[in-house]
Amino acid sequence: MDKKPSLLEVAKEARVSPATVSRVFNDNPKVNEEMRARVIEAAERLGYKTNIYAKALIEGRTNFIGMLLTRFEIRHYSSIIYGIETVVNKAGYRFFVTSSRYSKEKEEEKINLFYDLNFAGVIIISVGMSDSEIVGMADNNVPMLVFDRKVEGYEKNCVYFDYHKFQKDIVELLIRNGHRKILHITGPTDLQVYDEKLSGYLSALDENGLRENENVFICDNASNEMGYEGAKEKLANSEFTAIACQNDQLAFGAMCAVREAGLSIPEDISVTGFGDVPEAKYATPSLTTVNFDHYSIGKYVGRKMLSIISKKELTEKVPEFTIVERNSIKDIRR
Amino acid sequence: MDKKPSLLEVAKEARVSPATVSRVFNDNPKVNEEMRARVIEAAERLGYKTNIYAKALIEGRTNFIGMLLTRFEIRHYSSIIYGIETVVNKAGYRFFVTSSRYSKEKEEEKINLFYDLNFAGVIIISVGMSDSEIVGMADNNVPMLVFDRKVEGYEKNCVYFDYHKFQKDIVELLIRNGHRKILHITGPTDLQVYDEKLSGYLSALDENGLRENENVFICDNASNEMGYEGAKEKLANSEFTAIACQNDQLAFGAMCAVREAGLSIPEDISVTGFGDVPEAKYATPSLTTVNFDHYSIGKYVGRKMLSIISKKELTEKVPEFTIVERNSIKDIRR
DNA sequence: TGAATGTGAGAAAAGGTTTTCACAAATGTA
DNA sequence: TACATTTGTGAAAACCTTTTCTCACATTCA
Repeated sequence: MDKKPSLLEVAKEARVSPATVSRVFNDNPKVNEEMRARVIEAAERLGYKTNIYAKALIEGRTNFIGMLLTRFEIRHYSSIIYGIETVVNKAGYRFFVTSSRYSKEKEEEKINLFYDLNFAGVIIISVGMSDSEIVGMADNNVPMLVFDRKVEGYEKNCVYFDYHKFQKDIVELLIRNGHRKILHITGPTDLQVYDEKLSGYLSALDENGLRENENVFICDNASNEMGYEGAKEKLANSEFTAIACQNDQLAFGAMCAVREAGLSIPEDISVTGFGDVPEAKYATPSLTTVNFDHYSIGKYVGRKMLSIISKKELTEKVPEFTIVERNSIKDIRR
Repeated sequence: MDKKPSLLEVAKEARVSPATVSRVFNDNPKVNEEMRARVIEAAERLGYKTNIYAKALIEGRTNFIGMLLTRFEIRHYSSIIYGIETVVNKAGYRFFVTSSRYSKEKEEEKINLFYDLNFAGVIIISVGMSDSEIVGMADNNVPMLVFDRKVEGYEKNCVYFDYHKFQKDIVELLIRNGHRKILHITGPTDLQVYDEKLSGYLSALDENGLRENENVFICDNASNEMGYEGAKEKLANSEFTAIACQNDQLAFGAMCAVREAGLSIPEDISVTGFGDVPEAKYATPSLTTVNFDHYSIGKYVGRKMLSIISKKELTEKVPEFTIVERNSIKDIRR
């Protein structure tokens, strides 16, 4: 391929100064119609495209927004990403995604890369760094938004959810259905997300006088496997009529273990999940769980990022969750 | 924050020429130890980091490798991405991911963005562009690798799989288990991936004298929903003892419909999937499906990308799939 | 001793854009 | 007509790095 034409060559072709060409491409109003047309025509003829690096170099900033995930395979991220991308694209930004795979070093490395690249904004999901480390990293030219976590002293730049409330709500739904002995299967509680859900479960017990029935299995990770293992172990060593799982994967694993034990769902054991993955509706029985509209959340995050970049307050609130009642729970009051 | 220090300032601080500083940071051997130490010390003191844009501008290339996906939520992409990233990071490249959401325009737009950014290499998954359009786009300075598709006239830069063979294998497994009437639920057959699997199914029938039993449901998309709809409709209008689905999601949907019809799996109907998503093992019954090692495939794709960039042939073959036999199929010969 | 070779370092150009400043032309005001 | 204002344009500096070209000096070899 031939070398790409530069702005200078376009200027020569159109017999105007480089400054004028630059103005044309930056929608500077101070250039008259005839000139503008001549420049555009010349640029088209040459196949000119502005060199992003030269522009970034001189401007000291870009129109890139970057997002750091933990892992790509986390289902709901994808709709969130789509929501974010939709919003920021409309505002003229380009959107890139990368992942840390839960490594603190990768997190720092990737964020620094975004900084080095003068990104216009960065959205991060961090599980490796402490609150103070995040605040430390944030002290920079690049606006940062922390997703799915409330960072102490950095709340204005965080988008987070009231997991406590929603886990509590769904456990209370079980309680209203007559369940007194409820097993709770939680993800690794050193992560805020899971710890909040656990406290939601405990609040629900407390407020209904069931604290003595507390029964919790803590998993190393929130996977199908661990849900299976947890339920299996608890079935052997304790009694309960319902299992409240902190996500749908755990619930699927648990359901598998319940059946293996010769019990049926929901007749013998009720099960709830959290997240409403697509399979939840098609599981047997279909799973009662907490749904959130990931796409809307994504759009919200996008708007929040833009508001941080433009330093304008965003008054809008985070979208709420809803409980989806399906067939995995049974009312056991007679 | 303060302005970032430039190479020039480091040069001044270390009392050497900018050229020397540049040489130090580019591991040019022609600089003696004493100077090198002085430069490094000065750079550290100032917190210098080389400006990626200035470097990209002058070098006309970058150490970025980009990947274009259709959608992030496609499960197995994530392990593939991880594999690719592992390999290319080790080779000194940075890795970015973006998505097209099946839009042809987005595909072209994103690829062009990678081009504009002088990426060192681009990996694409395309469903929107025709073979010739892909070949057309490829004519450029940026090496391109097409994943999961065989593009006519561009085979050397493609990584693709023999889906025909694997779909055929698993259907033949059903046949060996005595099944004569097998429903095939396929994704949209205008996509190569699904069309190949369909032809695999048909070959299996042909070679076993079962062509007259052909029974195919074509879905608009390969989702849980469509699997459910397809199975439901076919259950009402045709007879079969097994369902071979083109992916696990379709299989889960189909299983749901089978149960709703009052039939059990695998006693009345055997079901197979394709892909082996994590849930496959924990479904009830566990799903017989085709497994591929996504991480290995990712690493292979990474190596392939590097080989294209360095213009060295890669002799290694694509990793193969394996059939995982679980409990969703039954041998119905007596 | 003189030439050839090698080594380390600086000067300066190049890469493509944006932006400030100055200036000229056109328009408006008195 | 003289002056002030507005509008459109170009020249040139700036952004930060890499790389080519020189040059000075030291070493080796005949």
